Amino acid sequence: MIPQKTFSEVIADGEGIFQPSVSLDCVIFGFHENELKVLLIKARTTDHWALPGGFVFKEEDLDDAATRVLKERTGINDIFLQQFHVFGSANRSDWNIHRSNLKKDGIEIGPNHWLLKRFITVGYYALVEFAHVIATPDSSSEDCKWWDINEIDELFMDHKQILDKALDTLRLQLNHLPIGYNLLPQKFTMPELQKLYETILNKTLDRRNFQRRITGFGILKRLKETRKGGAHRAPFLYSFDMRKYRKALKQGLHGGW
Amino acid sequence: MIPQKTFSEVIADGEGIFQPSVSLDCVIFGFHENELKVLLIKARTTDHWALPGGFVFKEEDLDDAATRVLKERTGINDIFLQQFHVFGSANRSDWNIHRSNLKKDGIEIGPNHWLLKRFITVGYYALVEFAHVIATPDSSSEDCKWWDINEIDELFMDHKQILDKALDTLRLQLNHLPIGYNLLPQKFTMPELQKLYETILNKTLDRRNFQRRITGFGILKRLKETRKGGAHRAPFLYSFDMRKYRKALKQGLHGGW
DNA sequence: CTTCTATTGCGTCATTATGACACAATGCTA
DNA sequence: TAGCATTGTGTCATAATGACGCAATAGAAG
Repeated sequence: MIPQKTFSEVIADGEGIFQPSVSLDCVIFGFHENELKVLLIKARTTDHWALPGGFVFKEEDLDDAATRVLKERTGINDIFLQQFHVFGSANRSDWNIHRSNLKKDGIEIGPNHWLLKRFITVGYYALVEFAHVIATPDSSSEDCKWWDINEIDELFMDHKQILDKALDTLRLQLNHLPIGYNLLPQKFTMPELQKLYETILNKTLDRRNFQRRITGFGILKRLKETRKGGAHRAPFLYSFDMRKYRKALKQGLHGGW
Repeated sequence: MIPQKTFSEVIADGEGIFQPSVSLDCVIFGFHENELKVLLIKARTTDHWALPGGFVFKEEDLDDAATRVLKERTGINDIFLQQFHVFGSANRSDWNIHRSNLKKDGIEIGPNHWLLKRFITVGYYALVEFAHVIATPDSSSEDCKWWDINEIDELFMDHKQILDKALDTLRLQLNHLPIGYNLLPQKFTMPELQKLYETILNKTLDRRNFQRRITGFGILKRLKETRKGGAHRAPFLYSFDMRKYRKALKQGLHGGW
């Protein structure tokens, strides 16, 4: 994999190359087999899984850093990526645990090492097409894989809290923004789109009312093909009308006042 | 006012007492004479007005730091305060201007001074009752006062951009959350509440439909008094039903899906 | 003290959006 | 070829919304 040396170098030089005090963590959502998934990494230095994260280079925009982290873990560039909250409790990290864990990994750091300092982390969430992702561990991690949302109990530090907040935000966004382009393949069926919504919201929706509403937004194009092979009546395939989809992304969906 | 000494001390010791790299700025909204106002400060070191802001003490929660800044500028404790965005462009500040300006103020700092470093700032917005605010400049400022939203063209650094984003957020929140408790006096009339909404949204609303909708939320209590002296028919006074108001704050207003 | 006027309280009506549900069409399976 | 689960399409009652009418009222004008 990525040579250990790089990792050590980063650990040693971090203070010189990263913006101090600030980190970012990404909640990367994917949709597969009717389940909402999140990409997690397993650092060698802890027993818990964690959100993919990173630090900000001294001359790098915060948003660019998030894009970089995402690209590194998934290989994907052009995706939906949005910051949603900053987590800034003074006691959110217990880096001394991290220190002893690093020791297990053969890396010793002093008590004033930059990694042990307090970090304020910016939460980003991303929507990606599951099949396009090449899950890639970072240099400090031994694994990187998808987890079902419902199978995640405990994560590293406050990452579970960050994940929950991301999910709340996603559910809210579902009311304003068209969601789906970044989570589904190019062509998809109405039941698939509905299942996506149901999975995110964690509740069932009426099939016919869902279709009426979602088509009412005018962001879908029904293709002339159907998805055959499904043991029953073949549903039509749809794709997003990107002109109207983007317009809806900018203007929002219903208005309100 | 606050002694210059404190300011110099902070300038000198900042690196030791503040979390590096991180700052926060508050967009404090108030409503007065049918206008939406924002509290701004005028630092001695620049010609531009700026959002009240500050840094985070090393052992202080980020949210607590925002509350503290707000308390310091307004004297108010218990208010609506929420982070809305992080501004993290690498080039968002040109602190060299700041340096030469500090010089004018009689304070010299070296080229590697902590104030000249790059800061990532967390934007908070607050809703406060205009009449309760005691606008208080901080130690680096010569003035602190309310500005009409529409009279603000240019601000210090990227603060105008931050203000605009706060306003966007407030307009969005208007669709989910009950707004008003923190911006209006205890008792208010329906036209006053409507004017608040119209001012925030920057559009007119139908008087009768507005009343139907807002009362439909069930967060208002109509009192038995009317506001006399207004040259025409006296409107009823209302106040918020705090039990239902808080419930609406937690659950949101419409739902959507 | 009466009249005038702008504003408020309360209502109607047509249109649209929503929730609940019925039924026929279709593609695989037996 | 019949059975069956699923999809396409539609109906109906109800709720929410937008546009607007009219009488009540408190101060101002005379």
